[in-house]
Amino acid sequence: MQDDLEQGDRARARRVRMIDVANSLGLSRATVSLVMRNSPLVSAATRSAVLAEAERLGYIYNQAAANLRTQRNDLVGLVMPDVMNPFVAEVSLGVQEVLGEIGFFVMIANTVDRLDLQRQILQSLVGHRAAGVVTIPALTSAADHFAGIRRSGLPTVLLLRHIDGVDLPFVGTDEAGIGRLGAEHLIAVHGCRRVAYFGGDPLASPRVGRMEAFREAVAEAGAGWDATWSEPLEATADAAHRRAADLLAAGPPPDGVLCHSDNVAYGLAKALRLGTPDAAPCAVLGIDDLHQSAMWNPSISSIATDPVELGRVCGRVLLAEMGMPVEGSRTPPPPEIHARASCGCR
Amino acid sequence: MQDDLEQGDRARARRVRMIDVANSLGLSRATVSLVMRNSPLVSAATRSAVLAEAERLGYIYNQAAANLRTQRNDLVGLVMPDVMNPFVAEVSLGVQEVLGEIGFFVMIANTVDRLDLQRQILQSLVGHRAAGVVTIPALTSAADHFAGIRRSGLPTVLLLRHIDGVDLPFVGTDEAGIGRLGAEHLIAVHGCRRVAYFGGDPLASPRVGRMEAFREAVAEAGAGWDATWSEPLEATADAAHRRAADLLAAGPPPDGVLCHSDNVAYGLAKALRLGTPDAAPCAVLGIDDLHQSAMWNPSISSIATDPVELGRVCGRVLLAEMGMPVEGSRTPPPPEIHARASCGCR
DNA sequence: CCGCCGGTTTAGATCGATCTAAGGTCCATA
DNA sequence: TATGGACCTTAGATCGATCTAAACCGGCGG
Repeated sequence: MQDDLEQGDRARARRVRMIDVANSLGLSRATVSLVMRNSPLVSAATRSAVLAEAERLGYIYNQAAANLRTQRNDLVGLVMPDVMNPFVAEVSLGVQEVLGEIGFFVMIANTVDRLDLQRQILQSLVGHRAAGVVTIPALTSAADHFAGIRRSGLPTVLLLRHIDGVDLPFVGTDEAGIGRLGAEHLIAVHGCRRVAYFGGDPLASPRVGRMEAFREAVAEAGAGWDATWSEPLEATADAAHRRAADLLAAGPPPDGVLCHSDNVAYGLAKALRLGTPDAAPCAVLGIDDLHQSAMWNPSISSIATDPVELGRVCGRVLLAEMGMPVEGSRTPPPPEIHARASCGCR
Repeated sequence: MQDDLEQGDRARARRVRMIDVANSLGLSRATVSLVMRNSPLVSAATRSAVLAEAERLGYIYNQAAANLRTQRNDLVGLVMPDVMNPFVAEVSLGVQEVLGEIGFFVMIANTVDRLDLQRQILQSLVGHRAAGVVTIPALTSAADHFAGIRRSGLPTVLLLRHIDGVDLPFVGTDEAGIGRLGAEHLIAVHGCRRVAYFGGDPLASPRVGRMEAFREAVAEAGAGWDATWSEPLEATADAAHRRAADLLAAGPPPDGVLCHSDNVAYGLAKALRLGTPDAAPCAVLGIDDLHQSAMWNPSISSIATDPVELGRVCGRVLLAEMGMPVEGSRTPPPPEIHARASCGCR
């Protein structure tokens, strides 16, 4: 509508409240309130009269005021470092599915992996008395960044990135399983003799778990480990591309690589000129199985944990944390390998 | 709405309010309130005493209660059909940048392109008395789906998808410009003789504007139009891949194609076996310039509108709608072409 | 000694809803 | 004619903050 400095006044004067509906019918606020909440305590005649009058006056139920009174809130916050990451976006679908179904209102806040924004957003959610929070902590988060939220009592679930010393429920993928699956595929199926774990921020907790299990399985199978190619690295296609190009200039690559993510695999595949006749022989595996990986040239093999189901699990854990009855699994789904062309399976 | 949950006990007993801080110091609520809002009306001594006591008692300011009293709210909702679309995700960054800076709290809600969810979410935001909304309408939206939000007076900006008959501010990319740019590049630069506009949902308003301008420019330049390849189509890589494969089986492709999005271009490139020796000669152009397009094999040429800046513009338009002072441009940035290998530029 | 002044502080109403405990009808039963 | 109960409705307190208008206080000029 129109806007002015007077907008406040106008709105205040014009805004229709419960009491207006009540007065206009000669009823009390309480009765109108009961109607708005579908209580069985009010007669059918009154109910329809109230609904009609509310509609006529343009009354809009004020959920915020109700929340204040009931000490209850339907807002659940998803606090994520990177909304653009499709894996993360799919996880949010699962959370929304589980929580939305029973009346919660799920919204996503983007920290852009910045600590200051993360702090501000969590603070806001506490201040708004949100019902709960699911968060993938920013990379540089430490335990004391969650002391505040712990103290506030706001039900919170940590997702994907584990932080030592934080006493909050954690939901993540089976990193060790991913590492073992990768090692097995590269060595047992493709007979690789020298492998590496490529990319991933050194601070990212998934990297640690995966790489450790991967390396162990590689050693057990008697294959070689390329430490140079396994140095940590920002997990973007671009960074991976540049690093791989540099390393290739210095010498031949390992013959099998497990990449920290599909995005990293894209960069590596480009640097290796995979899919062209002059490509070096190297089996490439990604992690996440983004939709686009099947379309890539060559199609990218990838290890996937069903992200939507992971989100559902997360939602259920949060429900439990809020003290509500929960049905369905609370264990993350196991990783699976989707073998395509980049490792030589097709 | 929700059913009763019984979390009251613990929280009610433990919760610290403003009055607790006040009592504990022998002050009034009003004074504590002034301190919490950094008012200059309180003495320095009182201020620090209050802050210390608040900290000691673990007091947490209740933003929701304050919002009720002041009839003001800091929550701005971004209502989007597809959080997973990287273009959309980047737009959200721009909105957040402009609004976050002046104290608004931006959160994203995902409609998954479903009308019922969109209705429910918008309803929720109105009910929560949000400060404003930026929304990309669901594909099947009609004017009357926005009648409610219009009547409520909630400041709203429509993004990217235009809907006839809705009297709300709209921010979108220059679709006609994109179409002309594509035509010019394919025909003037690459000498294409027969072109098409590939993919895009028939209901998507951007498709209409782009294709119309594209087709017009193509006709003006004297090139041919391939109507079969220009049929509408769901805008995913997968759907594009299947459709292109079908059409290729029936006959040769046009020699120049403007794709509805980069995702569509990925599918088409795969079907054409672009980047391999046996590829049909066809210049492919995407739209959006996703980060991954430069990594693709071959790298995908794309027409881009800076999504972050588009988001900023959107934020500014919303501010104006809310009656706040605004600085900076309120016109979307012009599209640019990023020429790479898929059209033959490299 | 009084009135006034600027700097602080406060009591009480208010935002828009819910909740509790009590109050009215109406009718069947004692 | 009471009495009790089922059914519906309501007054007033309450949630946790802000706002308005008034009060307090030490000092200063008249």
